[in-house]
Amino acid sequence: MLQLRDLPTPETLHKFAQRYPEADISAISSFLHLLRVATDLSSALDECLQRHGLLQGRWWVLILLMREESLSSMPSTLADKAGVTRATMTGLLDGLERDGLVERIFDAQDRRRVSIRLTTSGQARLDQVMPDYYSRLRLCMAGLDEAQRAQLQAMLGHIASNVDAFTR
Amino acid sequence: MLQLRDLPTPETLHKFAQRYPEADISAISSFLHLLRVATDLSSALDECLQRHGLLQGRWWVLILLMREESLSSMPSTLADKAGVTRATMTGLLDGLERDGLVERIFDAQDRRRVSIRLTTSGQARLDQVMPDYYSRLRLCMAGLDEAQRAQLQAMLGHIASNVDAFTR
DNA sequence: TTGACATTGTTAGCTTCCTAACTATAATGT
DNA sequence: ACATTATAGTTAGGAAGCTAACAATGTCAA
Repeated sequence: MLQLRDLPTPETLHKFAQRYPEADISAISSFLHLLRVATDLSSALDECLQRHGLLQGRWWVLILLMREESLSSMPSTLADKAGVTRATMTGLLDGLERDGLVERIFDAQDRRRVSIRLTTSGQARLDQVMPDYYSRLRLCMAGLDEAQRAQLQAMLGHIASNVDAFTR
Repeated sequence: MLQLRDLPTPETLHKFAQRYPEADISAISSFLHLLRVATDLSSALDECLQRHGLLQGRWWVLILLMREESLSSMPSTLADKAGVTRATMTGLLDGLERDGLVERIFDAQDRRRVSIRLTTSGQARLDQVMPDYYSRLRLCMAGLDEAQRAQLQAMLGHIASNVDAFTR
């Protein structure tokens, strides 16, 4: 995703809007601000995770496993839930297995299947990361009270319901 | 950045909050929704750009060049403005130059420097992409009126000013 | 029963991001 | 004047994303 260190000035937006009459200045501005804040949050999250020797993709896989009663799931399910391809998931699991945070268990019934299981070492790593992550997140969102958070989510919902307009 | 196809249910959040008392449920929820919408928007943008044979990183470089009066800039400046390292910018420029959208002009005065210039072909590509992008963006943000957009930006500002709390 | 199809996971090769190290050039201080 | 330091850009190697192709295994219908 774009990093967007340098958002357009009002002058720049105006200049672009002159050349491209399709431009809706406040729409562009809101969109870019949203992406900007999201990427800033994502970078901050990266930094937090790296202190614990994790990267976003791998960390999210651990969380998905911890959500399961059995602490295990299949690569294809994990790929769907994480929003990546199965090929990408293979790579993430390779890394996690190499670090001993996860183990592959081959299914004897259906020999195409593999079960991915969170190891005790993986659980321990999460127990180390999550309190830190949650504490930081609490501080980060402290600027908004409950009502504002609800309002933010409502507005995000309005956008989300129109995202397919972008694609179509 | 994470794709987050599968946000946690209230039950899952509750379960995690029991294990990790640092968790602030509404903070987590708002944070994840924000990331989710941003990544959805980013994917939609990807799809739009790919129809015109562009990728986000390269597209943004073209925009940064078009902002300049001279239609040119330096790799290091572009890297700063795009929020990527100079090494990454080298790679982006390699691709853009190979496609003829940009040209490298070596500085005779200071022989360390290279000037990157948007070619007429690069400008033409932008003229093809931008109206499409702006039209889609307009539709996508149509769910929010001007007041709501201003409100959204204000709330994003509140979060942005606390992002460093995440890092520190 | 066997031929066609579907599913699971992997590999291979590309892009884009990173950090660290390097080359070449310019600027500066003693 | 010359050694040090700073700057500009690149290269090398890694991670994480993609698509496309593939092997192995199951399933199902004729």
